[in-house]
Amino acid sequence: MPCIVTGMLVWERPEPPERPVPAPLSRERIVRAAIRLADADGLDAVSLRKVATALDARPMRLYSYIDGKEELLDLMVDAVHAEIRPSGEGWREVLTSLAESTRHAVHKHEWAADLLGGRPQLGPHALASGETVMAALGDVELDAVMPVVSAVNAYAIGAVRREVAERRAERATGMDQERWQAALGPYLQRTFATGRFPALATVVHDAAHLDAEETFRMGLDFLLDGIAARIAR
Amino acid sequence: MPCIVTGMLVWERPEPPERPVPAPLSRERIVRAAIRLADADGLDAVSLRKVATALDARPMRLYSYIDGKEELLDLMVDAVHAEIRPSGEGWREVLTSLAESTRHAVHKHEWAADLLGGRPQLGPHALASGETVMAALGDVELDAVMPVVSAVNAYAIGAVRREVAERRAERATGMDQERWQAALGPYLQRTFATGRFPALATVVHDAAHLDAEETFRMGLDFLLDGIAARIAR
DNA sequence: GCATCGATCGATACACTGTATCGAGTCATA
DNA sequence: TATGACTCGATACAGTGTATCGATCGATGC
Repeated sequence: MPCIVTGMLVWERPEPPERPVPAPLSRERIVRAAIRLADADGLDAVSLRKVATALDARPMRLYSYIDGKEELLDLMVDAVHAEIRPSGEGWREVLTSLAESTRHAVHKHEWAADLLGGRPQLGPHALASGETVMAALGDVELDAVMPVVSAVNAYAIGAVRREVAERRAERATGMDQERWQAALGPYLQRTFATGRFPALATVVHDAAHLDAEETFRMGLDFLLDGIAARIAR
Repeated sequence: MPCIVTGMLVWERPEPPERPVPAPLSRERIVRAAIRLADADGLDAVSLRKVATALDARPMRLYSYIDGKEELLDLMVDAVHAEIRPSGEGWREVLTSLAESTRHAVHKHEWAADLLGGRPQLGPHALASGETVMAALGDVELDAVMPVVSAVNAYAIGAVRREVAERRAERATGMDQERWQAALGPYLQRTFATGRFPALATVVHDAAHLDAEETFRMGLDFLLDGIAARIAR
């Protein structure tokens, strides 16, 4: 019999557009999709609608897997922690590795700079990397372990955050790193010309400019040297 | 003659509700209003609409003073930098003061933890506090100044960020600090019970728990000790 | 003194967000 | 087979940042 709506017989009617069978979902799939979006276009590009669309689903479907956007962000952060895998022998090597692998992970996922440290990290991967570090600090006096690890973490997160901030600013102005630092932006030029920040101007103009990695490493060494002094005692 | 609409004479008609003459606006007024909102209800409570309403204005009016929400946030951060006023004699005192006044400012404006370090700080107040610090490091070798100050800033920002994160978590769970730390949350209890994180569990259970201020100070001392070693050379 | 033009300002409207609500549809049971 | 409970996710809502462009107002020319 002809279709009620079109009056056409089955054979004349085109098949419906091939709707892929509702993709099976999982927390992991959702988080992966969100991370893809964030890696490509930044955290602002992560909306429940876009994530759902990427998975060929409707937004509310996600709520069976997560309890809201905040939880999705938590899961994303823990996924980054999975890439932070400190290793090495002895406290100094492990702490160095902790800081540098944090740095690498955040370089790979710049958006993580806006989330790391923003709320307590209690996900399985975060705990796992914590466990690795703690285990490697077995020969350090127990009461000193937490403050030491906290300090290294605080430094790493703060330092990486500034690195990312600068990187974004450079990208926004379209300048590469050297031109940016050399020109300091016309704004800084003018500001320093006012003479209100002489010491700052001197440092910026006359001091050697280390690259991001050297700066990071240097600060980390300061911190570890200070820790070494206490631990040795 | 009677009013066309109501048919009432002037004397019968009530005066229009006393609309205060459109409040004069300024960047400062706008930023102050935004900060009041953020202090009271967090960064999420800062919307151009709410800020405008607080100033008895309509949202688009703000666009004559700022170029978008991002700029408003930048101004808010610089306002916080106005409260970071390092002081003291000699490099160590000044750097200590820098870190601790950063900490105090962020405690007063918790939302600042989410913004500080998130983009280059080039506002007048940020530069001013930078100038103070640089000036006080006059006797430090020029090439070492930037790395040293960067490291202290990175540490302070990262450390304060975690402090705020914990404070928020405690507030969210309604627990006071001691109960939170003692109970560790039922979740951590259960997680540690699995035995997958023995070293972590040991540290959390058996190590002494310093309060936030002690922890902050201790990490800062590690860093400054390490710096002292390099500078002295 | 009046009409016209130009620029300025901010109300309206749009596209998008996270998520509460609740009706449709499904399954197990009587 | 009828009925009920339950689950799922489409719809709808309240809110966001901001582009657009019509109303308004001052200055200018006659």
